[in-house]
Amino acid sequence: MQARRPRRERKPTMQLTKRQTEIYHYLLENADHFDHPPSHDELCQALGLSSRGSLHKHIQALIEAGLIEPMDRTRRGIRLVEQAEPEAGIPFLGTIAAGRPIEAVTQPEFMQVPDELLGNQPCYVLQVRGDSMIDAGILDGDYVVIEQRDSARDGEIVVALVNNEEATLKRIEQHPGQVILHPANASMTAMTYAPAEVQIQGVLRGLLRSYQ
Amino acid sequence: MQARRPRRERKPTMQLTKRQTEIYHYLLENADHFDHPPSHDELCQALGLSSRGSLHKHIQALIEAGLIEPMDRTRRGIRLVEQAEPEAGIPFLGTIAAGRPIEAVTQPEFMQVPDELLGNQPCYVLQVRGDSMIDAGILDGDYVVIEQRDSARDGEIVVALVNNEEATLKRIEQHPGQVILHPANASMTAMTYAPAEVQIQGVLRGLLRSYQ
DNA sequence: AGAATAGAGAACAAACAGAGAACAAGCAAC
DNA sequence: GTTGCTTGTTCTCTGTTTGTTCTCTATTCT
Repeated sequence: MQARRPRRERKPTMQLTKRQTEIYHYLLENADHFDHPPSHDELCQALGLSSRGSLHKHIQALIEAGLIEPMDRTRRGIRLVEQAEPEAGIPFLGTIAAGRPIEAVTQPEFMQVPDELLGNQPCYVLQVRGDSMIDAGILDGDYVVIEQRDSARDGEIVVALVNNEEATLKRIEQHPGQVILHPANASMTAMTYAPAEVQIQGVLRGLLRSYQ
Repeated sequence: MQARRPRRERKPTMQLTKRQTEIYHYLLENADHFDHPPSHDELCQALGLSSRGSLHKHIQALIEAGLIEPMDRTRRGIRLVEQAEPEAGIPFLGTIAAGRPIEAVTQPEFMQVPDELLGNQPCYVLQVRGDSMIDAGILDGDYVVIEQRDSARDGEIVVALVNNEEATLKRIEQHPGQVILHPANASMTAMTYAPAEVQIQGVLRGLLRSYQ
């Protein structure tokens, strides 16, 4: 048995009444206590109601607010289930190409990433465009797992925002008064900047590649 | 060395009813108590049912949900076997180093791998030792996701067992009468074998690297 | 007063759960 | 072989559970 992660509260698309939010919070907090989706009767008992019909109105409101989902359309003994959090994994934010801003995807997707590739800080995924890090084994099309941080140690590979416009993936070397960003490509040269010009957005923690 | 069957669907396509989850949990918890897969009658007795027909419907639902699987083809005294798939992810089997057999870990761990890196066949994970594929961006210490197959197309990177003793990760090129295994390292040379000498154990589908 | 909210309770159809019978195939013993 | 027994499967039938819909009542707020 694996521990479930706590359910996150979602914003309703409509205004909820007091009792509805009460019930919603109850569902959030007790989601783990039900290994099978609770029936209306069970919920009534847990909530101190004696009429399924009363509960049903609230459930219906929560469904319309997009907070819970009824069992699949074929209502075979319909119970209800809270909206499975679509946020399994960490967000895939877009592509990073040397010399251009990060190109964000409109709809952030989520990728399931092994724990071994995650850091302590929040992480996100970018897809690499270009060959600037090819000598470090980072190829065009690879996915990189970035741990969100604003500082790095020398030698780490970072996502750096240069002059607030260019985002690149480079190995960093920091000295008093200057920051050097090293590509890993024999045909490219390192660039030196003033510390104020370079903003670290994250540090490389993992890499994923698909050969499909 | 065999990998578990692929997780065809991450979530059971059908939601289970209350009784079905009850039975499924019973099977999970009492799997050890049956040296032979239990018959329907035995299960009925254990579950307090008096009709095989009733049980059969539940069993069928669990099979369709992919949680258990019936005994193989010839159903002589068909019993059922649970799939033992509480483990998420795919197995990490050991390390592969050019010129040596795969060094298996004693206790196979499981790694959570994004679906994008999985193939249709069962997959497993190996850790790469050595630099033989460094020019293809596969570094020492990387984890490779291997799809279990016994044949490959030219140009694919495969886990090949040579003369039943050496396992290597190489790019394959097949001709009538000879098989060439190409390393991706300028300081190494390709090797040519007779087809009978080379046994393909899987094809590279994904790569994971940790910078921790 | 009127509207919104909250609950109780009755009634209904569909889904669910179980019992039991019947059948075909596998297995064991003779 | 044949005869029993077991086992999985399919079927019908019955009772229960459950989501849904409905009406009616009570409370609160503007």
